[in-house]
Amino acid sequence: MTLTPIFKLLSDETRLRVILLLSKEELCVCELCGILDEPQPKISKVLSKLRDMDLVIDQRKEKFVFYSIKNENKLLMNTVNYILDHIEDYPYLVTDQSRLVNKEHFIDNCTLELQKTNILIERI
Amino acid sequence: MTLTPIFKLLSDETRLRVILLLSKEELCVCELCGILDEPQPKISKVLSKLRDMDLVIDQRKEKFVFYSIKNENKLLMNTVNYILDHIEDYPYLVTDQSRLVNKEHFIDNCTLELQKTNILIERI
DNA sequence: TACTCATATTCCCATATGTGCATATGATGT
DNA sequence: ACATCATATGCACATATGGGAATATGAGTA
Repeated sequence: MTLTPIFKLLSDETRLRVILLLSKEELCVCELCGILDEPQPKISKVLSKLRDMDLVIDQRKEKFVFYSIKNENKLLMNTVNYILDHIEDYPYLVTDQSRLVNKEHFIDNCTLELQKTNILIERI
Repeated sequence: MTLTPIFKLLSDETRLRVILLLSKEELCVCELCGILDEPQPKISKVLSKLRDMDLVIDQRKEKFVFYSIKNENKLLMNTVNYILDHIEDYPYLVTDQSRLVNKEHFIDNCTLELQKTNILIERI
């Protein structure tokens, strides 16, 4: 249980944002893509790294795979809690949290994105 | 006052060790080199990065330049305190702290190292 | 003014890292 | 069995990063 890998993890903004969202509630990949407005492979890679480090649980529910934080790493939890306690200092994180409320809005968003690009491709 | 640069800073083991030592007391470059058993340019680079980020104060006293932590960054201080509170979980950090007691022992250590190599060079 | 010595800096290299794009996978539902 | 769709993975590339060795700097001191 070493320190530096956890800090390296937190040093990437996308990973940090994902961790903070998952610390609030479990979310599936497309919800995360929608809330963070990031491409799906990027989010999947972040999640697989978290899974490799045994920091999240993945659980399929019908069509979707939901991820949640494993509250086992004390350092990570201490840090997450610190940030949440001071979240007003970090506007972009506040935005993420507010988008969390509309998460259903983003289900299938990735798919919609894909459909859009497919339509564009067909037109060429 | 962003988060990720602080985490990136802490994600390097040498930097983390330096920060933890400086959080206990002010130290000069050769003391840090001696305690951590690391080459002087490496420590100087760590310190200049910390200075660039405005996280330390440097103060010359006669021959030596002493560095100390600026207790201004809340995130950094929270993290340092967490680690110090759980330091028994990290044996190599405990070792560093114990070597802190013999810090005088390491003054001029860098110089001694240089002298050794100079002697070797002269022999050639 | 020179010399010494603690510290800072430069250059170079190997490696690690994040990302976009394309594609693979594999469970679900028809 | 097949098609669909959410998710995962592979590849290629540009960039960032840490480290070693040599050297520069510059304050203290003789």
